[in-house]
Amino acid sequence: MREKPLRPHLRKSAGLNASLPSGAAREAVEALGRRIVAGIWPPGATIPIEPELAQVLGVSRATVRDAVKVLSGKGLLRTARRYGTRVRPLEEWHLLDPDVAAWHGPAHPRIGRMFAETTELRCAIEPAAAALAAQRATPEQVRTLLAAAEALRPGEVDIVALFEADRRFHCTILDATDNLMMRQLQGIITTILRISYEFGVQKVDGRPVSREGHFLVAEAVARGDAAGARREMERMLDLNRAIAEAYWRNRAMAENPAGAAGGGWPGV
Amino acid sequence: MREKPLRPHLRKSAGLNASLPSGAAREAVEALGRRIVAGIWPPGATIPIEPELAQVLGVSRATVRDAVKVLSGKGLLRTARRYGTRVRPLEEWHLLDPDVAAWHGPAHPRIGRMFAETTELRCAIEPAAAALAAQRATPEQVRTLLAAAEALRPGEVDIVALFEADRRFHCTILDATDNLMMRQLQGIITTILRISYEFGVQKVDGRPVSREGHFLVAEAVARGDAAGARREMERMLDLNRAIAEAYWRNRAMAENPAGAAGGGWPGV
DNA sequence: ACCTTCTTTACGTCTGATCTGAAGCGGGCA
DNA sequence: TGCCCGCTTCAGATCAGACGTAAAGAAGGT
Repeated sequence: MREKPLRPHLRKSAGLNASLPSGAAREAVEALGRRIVAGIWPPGATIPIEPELAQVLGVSRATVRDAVKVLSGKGLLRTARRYGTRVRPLEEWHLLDPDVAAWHGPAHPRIGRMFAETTELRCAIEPAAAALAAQRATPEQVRTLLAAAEALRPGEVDIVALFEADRRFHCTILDATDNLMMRQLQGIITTILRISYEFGVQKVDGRPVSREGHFLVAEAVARGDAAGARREMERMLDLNRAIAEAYWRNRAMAENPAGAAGGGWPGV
Repeated sequence: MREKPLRPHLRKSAGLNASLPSGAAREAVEALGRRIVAGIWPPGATIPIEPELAQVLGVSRATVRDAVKVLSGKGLLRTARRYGTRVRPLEEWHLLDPDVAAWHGPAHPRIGRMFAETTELRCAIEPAAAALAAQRATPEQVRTLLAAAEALRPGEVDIVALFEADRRFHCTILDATDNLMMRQLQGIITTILRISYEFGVQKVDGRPVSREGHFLVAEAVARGDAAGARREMERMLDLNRAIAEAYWRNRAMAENPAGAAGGGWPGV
């Protein structure tokens, strides 16, 4: 068993978690995962037995078992002899897992709650990350931050480019903390950002995103001003939160004029 | 397929992530996971082929594949046809996963770094969580917090009881945020806390843990004082950080008097 | 009503075969 | 020489079928 030099053979992973490279198993995971998250089988319910799933998904029982194992690893399922395979309660789902988060489609009843809670998490993490980044960012990371802020043009029509710049900005902040734990949160932030852009949340007040806010953070990081970076990031996220709150309130009102929509924005 | 009423059949999960309930597969995951984390096979290296692993671990190839699949889900491995199964770079490991964190034994070269980075994460998360908890904690959660602070007796000799009280305090704070994303972090905080206690980090200055600090936080939460809860939690974690920093510096000096130990406390 | 078997069930594990995609080699051509 | 193309090889991916095993639920005795 000689060690081979590591040579990346998957230059462009599609952006998502590439834990299952191949086809059939990956598709089985996706299919089952989406159904579970969609609530086809509510938490606590027993899903069909393995042979039945194999038939429905058109794969062998071994592949079904692989998929179930992956989903168990994400906290969605629990298996036991004679009990079948059951959907675990929502509290145990690994919601920080990008896959699990992404399986919540735009129309999902809980998407409002997901967004609200992620925003709270970001309000806790990102200011601290910005402060650390101000102390540790490399010159290249500073350049990336400034370039990403520059690319957030208010009149930009290319929504994908906007998203990409936004994503790169926030991921670079987390990268620059040089803290592997903080970097783990890049996935969930990217996913939630993507969902936001798919929704158009970022444009609720007419302006796409806060270009100034991003610049103020980037400049504070560039001059090593930890307190300033933290403060500007806080300010930016407060704005973000206000925007999101207004958006979701409107959406809830439109769907359910009587009051708060079920599973929508919680009473924060 | 009738839905069965949910009836918890595993009242007491042993505290760890119970994704693999059974024996052989769980053991295979543990065995492989520990070896990978221990660095038997460095990142980028190809681990032995499946039949060989099956022989070494004393299980069938199917079970090995199950284990590999679980570890791929935790970001430790990547498999591909003809490439074999390789250890992924450290940056891609899911370090927030309690299992992955716990596989870093007390003597692991990276344990100092793990501890430092987790502390930074806690300094970001827990003050914000305390503020949210002050707004949302139920009376029962408040009682739990006060009881846990009460149990942190300076003269307590039962280290397990101390750990349990400390753990319950911090997990209850996260619970009280009523934020599922924040609750995801209970696992990693519990794991790191456990490692701290196993090391004796909490006693480096003669006193076990800051009982007063916990009480001040609990009382602020009890009276709904979000700003106060945040402030006291920050103060407590600063103390925690100072203690840990001193401990790790001493440990690094003891092991490598010439300077910073490899992989120990990074230049923060 | 309670406890003790006993049966049933569906996941857990094993065996062994076949399929597939990518690396590496070698031949052919400009 | 140097590049392109197809063949072989390899190791994971998938499949098929069988048996093991623990726990739920029924059956029976006290």
